[in-house]
Amino acid sequence: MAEQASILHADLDAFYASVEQRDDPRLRGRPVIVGGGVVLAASYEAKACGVKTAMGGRLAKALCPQAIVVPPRMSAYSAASKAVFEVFRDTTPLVEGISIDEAFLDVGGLRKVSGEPADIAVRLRAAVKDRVGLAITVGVARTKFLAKVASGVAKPDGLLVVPPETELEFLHQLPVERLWGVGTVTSAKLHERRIRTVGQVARLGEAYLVSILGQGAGRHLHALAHNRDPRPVVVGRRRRSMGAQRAIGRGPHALPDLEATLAGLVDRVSRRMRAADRVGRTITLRLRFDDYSRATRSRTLRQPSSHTTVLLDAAQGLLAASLPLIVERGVTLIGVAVGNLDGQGEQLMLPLERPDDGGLDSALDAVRERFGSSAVTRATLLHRGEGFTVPLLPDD
DNA sequence: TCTGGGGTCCTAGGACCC
DNA sequence: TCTGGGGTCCTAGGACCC
Repeated sequence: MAEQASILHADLDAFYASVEQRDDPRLRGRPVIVGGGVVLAASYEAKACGVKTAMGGRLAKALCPQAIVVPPRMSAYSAASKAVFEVFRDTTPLVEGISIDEAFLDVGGLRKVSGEPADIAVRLRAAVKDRVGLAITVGVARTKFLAKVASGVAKPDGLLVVPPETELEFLHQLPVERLWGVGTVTSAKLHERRIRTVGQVARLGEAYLVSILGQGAGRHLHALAHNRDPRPVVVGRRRRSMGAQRAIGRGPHALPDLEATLAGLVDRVSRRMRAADRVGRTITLRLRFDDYSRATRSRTLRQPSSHTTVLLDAAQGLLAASLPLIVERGVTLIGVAVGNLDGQGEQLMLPLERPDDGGLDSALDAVRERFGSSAVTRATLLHRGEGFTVPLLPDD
């Protein structure tokens, strides 16, 4: 018996630009570019002129002189995103957010209550339009990956259901660039070998793909080309790093200015960490240079922290160690990221005082006391040498 | 096309341990 | 002495995503 297509990938169209058009009627039907130095988002009218995300502002304006350029309003986008995610969660509890404007929804268990996935998708689109005033595209398929491919094909303001019987036929005609994880480098490697469609990839052996792309990418691509993607929709996935960065233009930059920029970035990141009740152990300094080459320098602390002073101290050390590189190549961007959030990998083992729920609760309390409540994500129970691990939800 | 700000995951080598 | 097989953690770089 074939499994049914019951995963939805919902993706807001030209998100930032659509919010701007929603909030200012004068922008509707006209090419809109959000951003300044660089294009953060372009409306479909602007995309029609060839304007793309991440394109330099000057080029964008040259391609589309009639475009209206507006500065980004992040708080408006995040409010719109919250409202859309509310609609998602009213549809099904199984919502996995991927970014500010994208999510997977598993509606497989809802047939009796809400009907077929395709009907749910139709209602979801209408509800988002109705309650938030934004157009959203939905792809429906049996796997997450194919649902995402489907929404990509159906954009803008579309709905595409790929039934299990036709999924390979649908997939194999597409260009390889449609596959999740195929970017410029992989695409070039495949094109060199005259491989252009997903169908052509599917006819290749896994060993061959691994030999040209490496183990990770090779296996990944092989699986996707055969629509093998066992990943379930996961609710409440946690961020693994937090960072901030700033482009500072071509230098020369005086050291005190670099230090001030660094301090500002660390302050931003550590505030966000404290607001989210997270601590981290690995501080990474990111640098970009005049020639667009990049470097990262990182340091791992003994104890996780979210204190501005602790993180800044580590970041300053990394910056000092990078000065020769900075002098040699000229720095144009500084970034700070804190990873190893919540001291991932750290464990604390405690004997249970009593072998019942009460004993378990007090042991968990002791662990949370040590690491902070949000840091504890898994519990492993040992009994006579046998162990099994259970995930803990943040509010458990 | 000269490129923002936020992330994820993979690879590979070295230090270190048993 | 010359050397195995297993593992973890850290650092750095790179590809890719929105």
